[in-house]
Amino acid sequence: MAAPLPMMKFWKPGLEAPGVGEERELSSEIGGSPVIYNPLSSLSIEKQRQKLPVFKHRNHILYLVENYQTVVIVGETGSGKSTQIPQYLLEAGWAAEGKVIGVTQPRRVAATSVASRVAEERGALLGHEVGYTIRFDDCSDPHATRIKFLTDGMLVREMMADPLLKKYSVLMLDEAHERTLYTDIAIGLLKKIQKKRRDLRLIIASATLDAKKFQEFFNLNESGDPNKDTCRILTVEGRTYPVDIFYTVSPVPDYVKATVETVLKIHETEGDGDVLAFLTGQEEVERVVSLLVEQARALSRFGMKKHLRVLPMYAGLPYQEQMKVFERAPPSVRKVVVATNIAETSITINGIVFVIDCAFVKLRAYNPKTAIESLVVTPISKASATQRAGRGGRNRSGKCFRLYTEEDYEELPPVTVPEMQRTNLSPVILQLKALGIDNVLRFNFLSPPPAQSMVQALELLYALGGLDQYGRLTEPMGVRMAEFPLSPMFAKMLLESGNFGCSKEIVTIAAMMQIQNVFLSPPNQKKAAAREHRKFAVAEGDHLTILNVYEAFIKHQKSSQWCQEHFLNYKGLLRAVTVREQLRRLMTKFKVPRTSSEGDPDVILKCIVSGFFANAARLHHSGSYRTLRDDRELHIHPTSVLYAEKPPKWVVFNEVVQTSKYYMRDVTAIESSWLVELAPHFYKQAKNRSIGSKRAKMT
DNA sequence: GAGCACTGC
Repeated sequence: MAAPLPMMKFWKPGLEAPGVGEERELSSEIGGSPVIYNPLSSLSIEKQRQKLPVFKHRNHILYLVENYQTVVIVGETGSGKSTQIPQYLLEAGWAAEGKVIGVTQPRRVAATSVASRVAEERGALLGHEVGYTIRFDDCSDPHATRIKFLTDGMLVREMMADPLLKKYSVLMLDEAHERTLYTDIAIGLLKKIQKKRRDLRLIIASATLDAKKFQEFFNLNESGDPNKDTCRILTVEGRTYPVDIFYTVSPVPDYVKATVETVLKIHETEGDGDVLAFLTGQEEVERVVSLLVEQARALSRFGMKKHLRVLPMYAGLPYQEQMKVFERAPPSVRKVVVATNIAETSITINGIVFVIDCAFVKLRAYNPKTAIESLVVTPISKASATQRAGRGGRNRSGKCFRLYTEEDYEELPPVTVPEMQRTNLSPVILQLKALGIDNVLRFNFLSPPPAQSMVQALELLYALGGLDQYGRLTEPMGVRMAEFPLSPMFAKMLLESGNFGCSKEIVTIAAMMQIQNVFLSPPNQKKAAAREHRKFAVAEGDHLTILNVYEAFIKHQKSSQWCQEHFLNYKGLLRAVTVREQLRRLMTKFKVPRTSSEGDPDVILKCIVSGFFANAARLHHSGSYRTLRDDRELHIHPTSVLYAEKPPKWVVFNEVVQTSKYYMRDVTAIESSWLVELAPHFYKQAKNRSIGSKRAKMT
């Protein structure tokens, strides 16, 4: 029986224009498959192009690009900027004499789907005049491609081979307001390049809030005379529908329950239209889904005409389950998508009219004092709240129910802290060093990270042998580490694996560790999944366990059926095969011998220690663990195969996540003597240590 | 006995 519904009280303070310059009507799919369009005649394509709001600004944009080194374009959702501006530049001759117009995107799907749309508009085959480059997939022609879409991470990689990016005449950084790690790195580096290449033009596509910041950053005019400015802002209106915003009258004690109540209230009192609810994590999503499914059953028993179809959406969900949120529901059914932040930018679901926003998000945080990264539930920014609301105004006017008061909204920070300021910087610093930035502390960061984070990164890179005592990249170790598309610890482990005689196994382990959610546990089959997963488990820990999984996957001819039976992530495992191949090629390039441990686990474990010695912990008499670096309390994560086992005395781990406690993930048992043997500079014997030492004593 | 936002090279 359905419990009586407590009434949620909302009031409506007025209209708010949605959309923070997001534009993703193309990517209504995930997983990299481009969207397929109906064939259109060239005439109707031309007409459609001219109807886009950005078309009115065509000449003005070209004028600004001609006369200013940098143009910041504030392009609202639906303005058409991502697809049109590159074409205007092409038509105006910016790709003459073999030059290329480059457009970056933070995500792979966006790069491929926008590229295919533009190719289609030009009647071109993708990969010729219009192409894209993302990791593992280069669909561009070095001679023929004039407009190239790429991920911003890929652009940074290209700078390693071509530091001045000579082949580009114009670079457009799309979605720059998202401030992803690689967008920020690219921005700092491009400013440096611009000083040497006055001919290079930049277009920064951003949201209103950040436009001024970008302009100030890129304005090279120091004369004080505004006529000599090198950067200008242009705003292009979008095309979206209004979204009514509703706040609660009083604070909500439990947003999970409030989400369920609000969905039911919408269902009872509102007209047609699908619902999208934002929550912070998988657990919350599943809880809301099961509560709603229960209520929906009760409602249908009471003869409610319209049915509810409740669907979860988060990154860890198996692919087939994810695809269900894109299926259109019949008119008699209302679709309710309960999602994590994945639905804020990464995917777009058509037909959403009602949005429910809990005001929270799970974000990565980094503690520069302890060098521990964690995931923390944090209040969202105003920009995020606007973005979420805008998800309801894409096809027609919508409504957004915010599960917080208007006063609470006013307290939210304007924008989210850039990733650069809340991450472990060792991969960033290594990359910058490889790009010839000697003094990283003085690098032109758009938002400088905490100095302590940089110091931690420099210390770790030194301990790994990637930097010398003067902070210079070492040859060959540091140079090679920077070439790997992995964190420096993984790169070190791979480069050492030849010496340990286990490079075949290590390259598999490294590839597998890049895949999230290797093991699937569907909410209703948890027991069965755990039983299957145990078959791969070994006492040494998680690293050798995932090695077993990969080898079994290959032994069973990469069968998807086999994956399903063992509750393993088939798409993830296929990706591991590709990643492994890329890593193996780099190993061959650096002449790392291809060796196998032939069943001896110890050499593999020692090799892991050679990269991960900084992440070591010892068993404390309390039953928990303590880091060797600074004696912090840690616990084995419940997903580790070591969780239920007799706890080993010494372990290394891949990462720490902080939820209710600090949990080590991907944990492997080691011998303490290996630490002294393999990282003597990092862990010296107790007798030489002073009391105030940063490094903990070995016992 | 108890838990894994999201990208990207």
